[in-house]
Amino acid sequence: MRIGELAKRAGTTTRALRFYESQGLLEAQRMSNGYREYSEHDLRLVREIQSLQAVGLSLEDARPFVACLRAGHESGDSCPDSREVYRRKLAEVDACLERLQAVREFLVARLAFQDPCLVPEPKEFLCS
Amino acid sequence: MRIGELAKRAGTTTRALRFYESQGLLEAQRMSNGYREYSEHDLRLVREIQSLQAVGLSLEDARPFVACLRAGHESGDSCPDSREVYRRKLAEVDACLERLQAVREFLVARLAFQDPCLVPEPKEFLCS
DNA sequence: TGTTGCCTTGACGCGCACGTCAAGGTTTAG
DNA sequence: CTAAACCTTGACGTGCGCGTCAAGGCAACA
Repeated sequence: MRIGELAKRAGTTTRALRFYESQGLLEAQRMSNGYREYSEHDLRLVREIQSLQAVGLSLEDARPFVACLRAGHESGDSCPDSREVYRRKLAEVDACLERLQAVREFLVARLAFQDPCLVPEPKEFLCS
Repeated sequence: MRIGELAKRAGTTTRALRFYESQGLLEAQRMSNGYREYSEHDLRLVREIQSLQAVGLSLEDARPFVACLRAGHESGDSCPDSREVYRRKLAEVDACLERLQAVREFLVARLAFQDPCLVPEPKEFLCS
């Protein structure tokens, strides 16, 4: 199938697919006229990328999953590198949850009273 | 005091302070040689901005707080607009917490089993 | 033959909060 | 007199995942 159909079937855009290719996440055969040609397996790859993005993983994080599928595994997260990404992300999420809970309590306190005495420590606030 | 001292006392950089000014969050008197001159009140404003940033609020969100302090209130969050920002942010944080909990459970499940059947809905994933 | 709808590459734009030069002017110490 | 340490404005860079033209080639239908 060509890029437009793949985009439609995956619920994304041709621009995104070309971007994935530029990042080395997706490869395409070329037809005689230069058009990209994709297989069902490529559709599978795109869906994998999308589900990873849905849990807040970056395209960089998606690399090992794609490599795992390319290596012939039935699921992208059955390889050690992929599971390591999961573990790292889980740690990030846990840190973020903790931080957000603190922020939440701060906001609730400020909304409840007009007490300007509580000042939060300026820790890093990275929540994906 | 001049911009370097204010930056040092606030624990930030001159570039950040000039940026706040460009965004209309901070104003400065000018000395005869063109240098910016700040007061203790300006230091207070900068600290307010920093504590708001620490809970994930944007500079845009900080505007009503600064306006509130400029209007003479002792705390920046005692004005209606500021409290509205708090309420909106609290709702955002709650939504983010819910989403992160779901993500967490997804990651834990994937790490526990190699079950590729669960696929997350591609909801928006905006966590500040 | 022309129009429409697909495809190609390339390049710039966006948001956000600044960082990082560049190219100068000012003030103070030695 | 000069060097260091301040200050000024302006402009471009950063990360990330694309969106949005621009300018053109290819394929199918009227």
